[in-house]
Amino acid sequence: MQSRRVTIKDVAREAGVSVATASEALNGKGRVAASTRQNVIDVAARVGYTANRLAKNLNAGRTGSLVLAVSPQPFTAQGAGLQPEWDIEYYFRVLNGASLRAFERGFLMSMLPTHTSSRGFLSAADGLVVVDPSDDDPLLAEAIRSGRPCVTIGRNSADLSWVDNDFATGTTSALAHISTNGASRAALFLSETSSSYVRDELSAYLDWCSARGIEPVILRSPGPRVDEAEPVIRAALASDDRRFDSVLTTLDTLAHATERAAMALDLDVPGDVQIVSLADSRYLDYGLRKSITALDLHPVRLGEVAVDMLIEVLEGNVERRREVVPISLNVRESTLAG
Amino acid sequence: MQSRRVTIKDVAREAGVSVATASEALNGKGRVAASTRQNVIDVAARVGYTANRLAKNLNAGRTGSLVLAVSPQPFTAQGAGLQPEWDIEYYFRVLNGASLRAFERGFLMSMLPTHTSSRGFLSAADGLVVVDPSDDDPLLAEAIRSGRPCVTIGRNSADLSWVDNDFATGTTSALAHISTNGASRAALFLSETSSSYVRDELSAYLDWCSARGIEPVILRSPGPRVDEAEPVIRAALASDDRRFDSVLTTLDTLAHATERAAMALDLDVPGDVQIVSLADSRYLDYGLRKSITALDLHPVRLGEVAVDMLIEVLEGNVERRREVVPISLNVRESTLAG
DNA sequence: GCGCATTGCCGAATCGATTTGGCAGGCATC
DNA sequence: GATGCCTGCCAAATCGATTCGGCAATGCGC
Repeated sequence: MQSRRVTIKDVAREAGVSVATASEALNGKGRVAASTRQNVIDVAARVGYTANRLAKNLNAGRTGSLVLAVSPQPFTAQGAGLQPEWDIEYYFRVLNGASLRAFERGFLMSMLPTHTSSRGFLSAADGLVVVDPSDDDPLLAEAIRSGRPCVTIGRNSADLSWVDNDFATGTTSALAHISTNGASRAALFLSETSSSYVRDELSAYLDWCSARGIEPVILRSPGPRVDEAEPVIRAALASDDRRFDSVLTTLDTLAHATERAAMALDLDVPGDVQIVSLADSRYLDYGLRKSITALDLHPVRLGEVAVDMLIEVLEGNVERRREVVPISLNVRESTLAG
Repeated sequence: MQSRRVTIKDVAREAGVSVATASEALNGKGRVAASTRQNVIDVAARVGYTANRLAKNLNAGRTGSLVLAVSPQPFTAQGAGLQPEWDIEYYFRVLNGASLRAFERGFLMSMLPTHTSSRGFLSAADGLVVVDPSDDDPLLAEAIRSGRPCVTIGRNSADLSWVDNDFATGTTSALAHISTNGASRAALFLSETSSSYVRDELSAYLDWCSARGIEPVILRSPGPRVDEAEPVIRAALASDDRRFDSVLTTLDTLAHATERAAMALDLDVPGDVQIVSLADSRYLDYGLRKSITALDLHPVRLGEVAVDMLIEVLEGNVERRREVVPISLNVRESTLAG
């Protein structure tokens, strides 16, 4: 028994003006006497009017919806839904930031998987935010082909607007931090190198090593999961001529695997090996024995900035934009001397 | 330089019929000759026509958007965005299931925080899914007051459509499982008791105990976080007259805390104490020393069912519906004898 | 007091679909 | 052969906003 929605017609009738004038008064456009405008605004407030998003957008030729998609394949279609297997927390926080900001700016943000059939997908939204874009993302390709506005979080080879962290500085600051605690030779533990952030971290790491004449140690897990990573790091830690005293990991799961391996080998953290994750997550706060130092990528902020950027692009204010979100280091027990 | 969107006018012109006939042919309504209909459909496919959601919904008097909100306060507004502190993975999976199903059925699903200013919020969507509804959720109250369709995942005191797990059976099966492994006296470790799932688990636990003449042991954490929970469970485990040989926890974080405490006390899991989490999460798979047995609540499925239900409600097919999603038990090392 | 510009307001078109009512024409009925 | 009933199709109204063009009324300069 809900009463019919209040439309602009009701406001116009109540205020004794035409629909056109009511619209102009409410939007601050056109030529309307100040007194009339104020009256319309008062009436609108009194009757509880809110503009219908649909009609507004229909007129403006857009949908008022944005879409966020995650490019990497943690999102495998399994059963009926998505089954994200890692980085859940990071993506969730990005989504939270993006959703709220979109809403504040009059858009609704939905999350959909990259592998959704592209057709209906793209026509349902005005723009697209892709997180950790891979070069062969089909959805992203389709979006570019059809000229639909697109912003990525992280970079790929396409010439798009993006927002990203400064992973070079972040990685360097992590290395500097552990070196003040006596760790002079860090290893880098990674899984894949197709994402821009991993490549950035890798090159920052290599630069650091070469500037100091240290031989880099790159450890590579066959996959992002803890069970895939643990044997690798365990073997490396157990090696007779271990040539590193600390480990930087590109994923929180790899840090987790590292701590597990250290525990299994009865190595002390941070005494025998220091650990830094180059991406933070809730669990690192509670580690196994020790909490783990990590880079805070400020994912909420990444989502917000991406949405701001996307809206600017689709409003035609700018052609392309790039923005860097700073990183901070959450120092925890895994790198605390003493 | 993107070409103008293909509208139904284009299809009609190309097929040599009126817009009305084109619409009827495509929607299978009205009286249209089979040959004409087929021709229209073919033309639409050829020119790549997809109906504009906006116009469709404007006409139907709805928005085509649904909203998912999480009622508990892991979502504290901190800085500019949401900062979920626990259950992230569960909520994310629910959202995934809900988003995809909504999209398949012609809706877009957005996630917004409960504390968003209700006004614009509610008018932006046709219906609402609230996860773990609290009784005093302001958004939910507003939705009910304004008669907007609403489905909850978990139950509260309001008389709404809901989907929920069968926590009674789940809890009982967990208790049965550990008892076959020799654990005869389980403690229940919980944080708050305002959510329906906790109350269900609690009463199932009490039933189990009383049926067997066991004195129940309820342990209560001051909060959901690991650091809040650990001292409590540690004290209980260290107690001289410990009266339990296993622990059921209502949250994954509490299970985590339990394993940490056991490790700190040098207790063997599952030898000295078995652990079961009544909600699964990725990290339980990798535990600390041992992986932790947990109930799989099938959150993706919960999201899907909630959306199906919501759409049925708002299409007026049903007044109210309730559905139960079964639970399964993921057995892991923390309860494996031997 | 005559033009001209400006101000304030409104009618009507528009966005892209759906839906209603009705117009022809064909066919069966009596 | 007039009547009535389908069938197939379409013109026009509708949803709720925005926006353009134009019409009066007013103000201003000379």
